[in-house]
Amino acid sequence: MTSTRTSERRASTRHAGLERHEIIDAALAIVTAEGGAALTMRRLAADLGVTTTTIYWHVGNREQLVVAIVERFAEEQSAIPVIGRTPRRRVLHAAMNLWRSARGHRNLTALASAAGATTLLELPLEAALAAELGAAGVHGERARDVVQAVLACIAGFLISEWRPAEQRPEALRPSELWSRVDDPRIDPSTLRALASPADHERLVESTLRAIIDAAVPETHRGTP
Amino acid sequence: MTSTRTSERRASTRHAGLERHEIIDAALAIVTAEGGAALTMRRLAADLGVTTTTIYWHVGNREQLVVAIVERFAEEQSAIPVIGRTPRRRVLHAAMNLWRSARGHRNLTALASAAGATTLLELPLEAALAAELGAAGVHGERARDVVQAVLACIAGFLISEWRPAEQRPEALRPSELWSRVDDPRIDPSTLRALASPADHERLVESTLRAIIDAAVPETHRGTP
DNA sequence: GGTCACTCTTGAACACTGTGCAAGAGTGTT
DNA sequence: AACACTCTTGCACAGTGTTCAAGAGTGACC
Repeated sequence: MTSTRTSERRASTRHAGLERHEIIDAALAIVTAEGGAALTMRRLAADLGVTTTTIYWHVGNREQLVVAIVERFAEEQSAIPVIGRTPRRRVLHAAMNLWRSARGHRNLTALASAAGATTLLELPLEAALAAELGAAGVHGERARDVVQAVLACIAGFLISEWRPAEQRPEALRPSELWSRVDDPRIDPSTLRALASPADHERLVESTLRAIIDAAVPETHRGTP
Repeated sequence: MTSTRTSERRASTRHAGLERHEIIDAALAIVTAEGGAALTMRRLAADLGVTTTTIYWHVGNREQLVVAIVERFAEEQSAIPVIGRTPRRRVLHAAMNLWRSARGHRNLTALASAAGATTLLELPLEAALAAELGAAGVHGERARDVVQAVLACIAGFLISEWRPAEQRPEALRPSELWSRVDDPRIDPSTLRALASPADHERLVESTLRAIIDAAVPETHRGTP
């Protein structure tokens, strides 16, 4: 990865050994491969064979760097087709696209979330969801509410995966905590289930479906 | 806040000027007042009139300190009564209790979340939710799924409040981003709505209701 | 060719963060 | 008085983001 920068390229105006987009690319590579915590200014500079000051000159700030990374990634992301026969199913599919995208690029999503840039990252997919909602007859504030509820759910399920139970101290694992609970109000089978992990993939889908079904009217044949 | 520690108290065994619980209390105070980022070892030590090394001797670690804080807070939190006439409503109320609690102590919740200790923080309220689900006839894995879905939703709505749009750079605000979108598939009223903030309180409730209604059977009179 | 202006790069610092180590105070027991 | 044990300290280290004055390198102008 380390390509010690001699005077290879000097482009367009003046002497320019390093260009902004090279920095963004290198940073994006670090994030996707090793997560946002690995993205330090010194590390990034070292990967580019450059001093941190140079990074600052080009990018300004770590926060601005993160935004630039997210922006860059969002640009390159191609649209994901929405499939499904009924409007409801298409809405659900659009929502699941958001989930799959966020989960597929979890490192970047985590970073964007910390920077408050999730909307920037997922705007096209959110727009697709809004569009499907419109096709299903949901508009205005009701559509907005569904979008936000879907986003919240996805975000919530995501962060529950950021620190998987296995790599927490034992005393913090839900399995451990629930196995100690002895509550007469709660059925033993429920306690057992709470102590064991759920099938996330399926759970996300059924949760999103619940949200969507509550807001999107049943398909009635007459709809054009 | 700074009470320079002379040799005031020396309790129980040997000479003990500072006790573990004092540290936890001081740390908890910092977190609730100023957030998890303000909880640095030096700051905490200064508040107690002590060196950081002392903190380490008593607590071991920052991570362990955080866990201790969460544990301490959870112990002191009193049970919240669940009200509602029908089982469904009681389940919803228990879920909303979780939301209100998490939101009420957002700084602590954020810290616990970063440490992967949310379950430790909210276990009693989660148990209450599980109990109400049982009373509504939902047991085992289905109950677990509802609990997890509710938790995910709450977590998601919470993090969307951690960095309110007003204090982000303008280019990241949903209002700004959506106002630039010009998508013919999306109704103008929807676009307008997406650019303006939602009523979170109401949205959380309706989302949780959707999840619960989908999983909890309608109340039928005959239930004992 | 020499000078100027502008763009980019550097090295060295600053103020923070969490953490570890060796040394020492303070107290109870022998 | 001597020892053991608990607690506390000062100092250091490695790492973080960030800034500042200084300097290289290149194009344009005289």
